[in-house]
Amino acid sequence: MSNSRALPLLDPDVQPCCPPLNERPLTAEEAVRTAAMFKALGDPVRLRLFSAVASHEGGEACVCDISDVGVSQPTVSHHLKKLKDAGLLASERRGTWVYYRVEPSVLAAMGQLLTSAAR
Amino acid sequence: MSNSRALPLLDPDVQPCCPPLNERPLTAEEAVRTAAMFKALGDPVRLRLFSAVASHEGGEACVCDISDVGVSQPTVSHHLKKLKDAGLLASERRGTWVYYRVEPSVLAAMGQLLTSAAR
DNA sequence: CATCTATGTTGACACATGTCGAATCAAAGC
DNA sequence: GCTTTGATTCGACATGTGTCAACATAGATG
Repeated sequence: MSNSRALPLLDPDVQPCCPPLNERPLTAEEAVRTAAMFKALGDPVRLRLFSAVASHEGGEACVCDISDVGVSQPTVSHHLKKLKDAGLLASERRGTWVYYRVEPSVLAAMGQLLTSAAR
Repeated sequence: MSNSRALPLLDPDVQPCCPPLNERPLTAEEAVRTAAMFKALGDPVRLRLFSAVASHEGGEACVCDISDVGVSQPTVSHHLKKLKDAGLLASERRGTWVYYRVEPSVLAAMGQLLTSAAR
């Protein structure tokens, strides 16, 4: 059991929402908080929108750039709001367009939950 | 583009279901596959059950050890089946009890999706 | 074989969720 | 002001999902 924590890609100061999934059983409260984040990525359309934002240059994109996912524009807006409520995206209006960008710290925390459990 | 893959904790030979979320926009098909895994962990009860299995000694546990999550026994069985269908858990009957264990490769793949996107 | 215990399956129900069309808001340009 | 374009909100609907009680199944034990 190598306990060497050598993950160069992960920030060491991500807020520790919850312990790694294999450290101890999650409490009910921890599970509610953590499941909400996984749930936000648990829809194909939302995952595509999120990936489109994350892969866009600068880590941000306006809605007009990513709304080509096969659903109507209100539905796109609905999903973006859910991702925003889950803390995975942040939005900002600049003139005519609204830009969404990823929230890196939360994403890193989710990654740690899984990568620590995958050893 | 730095293509340096330096993640010591992660198996290099995990089946590459999908690219990291920030590499390029996911296709519809990739999003469906990936979202299914996130969705499986998007329920508090399932997340607690999964964490209970993952944190149990040996990475496996019988249902009787983890079914104390505040819902009825059929509901526990229902959620375990969903985790199994999503490929996150595997089950095996040994005598009276049924043991569940985590599927490490799939978990690592999910972790890579996020940690690569978190840089 | 009968019975007990541990799990899984089925059917039903309330509730959440994804989706769209229509209406609304916000900024820019005429 | 009025219109146009981009984006969100609202109202409604169909579908999906979590939950439980009841029943079914598998294995162990008498």
